Amino acid sequence: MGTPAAFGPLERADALCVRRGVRLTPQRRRVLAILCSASRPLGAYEILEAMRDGSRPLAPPTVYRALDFLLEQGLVHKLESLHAFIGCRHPDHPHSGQFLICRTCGLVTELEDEAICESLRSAADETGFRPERRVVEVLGVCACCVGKGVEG
Amino acid sequence: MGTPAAFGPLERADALCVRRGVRLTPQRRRVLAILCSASRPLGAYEILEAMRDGSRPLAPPTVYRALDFLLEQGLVHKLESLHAFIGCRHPDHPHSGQFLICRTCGLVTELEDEAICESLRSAADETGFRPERRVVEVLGVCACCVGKGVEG
DNA sequence: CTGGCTGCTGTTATACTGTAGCGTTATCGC
DNA sequence: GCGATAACGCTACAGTATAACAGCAGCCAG
Repeated sequence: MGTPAAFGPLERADALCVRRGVRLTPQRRRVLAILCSASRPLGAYEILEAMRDGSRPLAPPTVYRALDFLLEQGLVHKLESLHAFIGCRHPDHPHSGQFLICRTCGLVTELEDEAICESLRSAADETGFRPERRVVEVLGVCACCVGKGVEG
Repeated sequence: MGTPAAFGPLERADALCVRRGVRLTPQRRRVLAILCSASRPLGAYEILEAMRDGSRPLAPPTVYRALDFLLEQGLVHKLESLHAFIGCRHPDHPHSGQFLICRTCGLVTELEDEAICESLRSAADETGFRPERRVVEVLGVCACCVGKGVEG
């Protein structure tokens, strides 16, 4: 006892990587921590900036390599339409999520909607296409901003 | 008579722009022609290269501005996951298409699948999200390449 | 223990993608 | 014509991403 009943995303990532026999090194964990604690998607150079603790002037490849690892492990997602990255909400099973992206407040909602998955799968099947990665990003205005009339 | 029964994408774009009261200028038409005659998506700088007929060394904003216009008019699509552009197959009605992108041969198939549209719409509705633009890109291996065993 | 292998990190330099801003030219309505 | 607006040309630069190579730590077979 003493350990909390609910683990945070970092602890779950630790466990996941141990199970898979891959190494969540301090650099990689740091990038994941930054993404998980952010309230919105971050660009690679924003992450880079956030990693400068005091003196270290890190170079882009450092963060891109960490991101490559985290993407492979499904711990973060890349939002292609924003050139930005976001921590995954349910990394326990591998998936390409679907995203609702508010252009007003920057809020991103990750979905894992079975109807969307199924419709994509069946469309691909019809042409014999073998899907490997799915990019589904819906840009618009979230309910909150619509309510406030902020949508422009 | 004398006019062919089937018009090409350029002629259809001409008619569309006239109907809408917008100008498909020579530069814009040229970019559209390059995209329509390409067998795969082209990056902005590839288009730029293709536009150098003999002497003219064009600058990036020229092609980006033309692309902005063509995107607005729904005459071309942007493939976010490739940073590349492709001519639209059925520009007569505005839409965000869905794309099957083969990582082996570069073939891109544009779909307009009602089931996909509907599942996206209903997922957005559930959260009150108001969609404006949909990015749907499935990366994988096309039937042809799967058949050839090229998929790696 | 040692040497080689592997994987991770650091660093420099550079490639690729996209835009701001400004002056000039063409087009259109009057 | 003439003024307003849209389109274009150009320079410069911002933002995103990767190639290539060097150093280092850990592991493990011999």
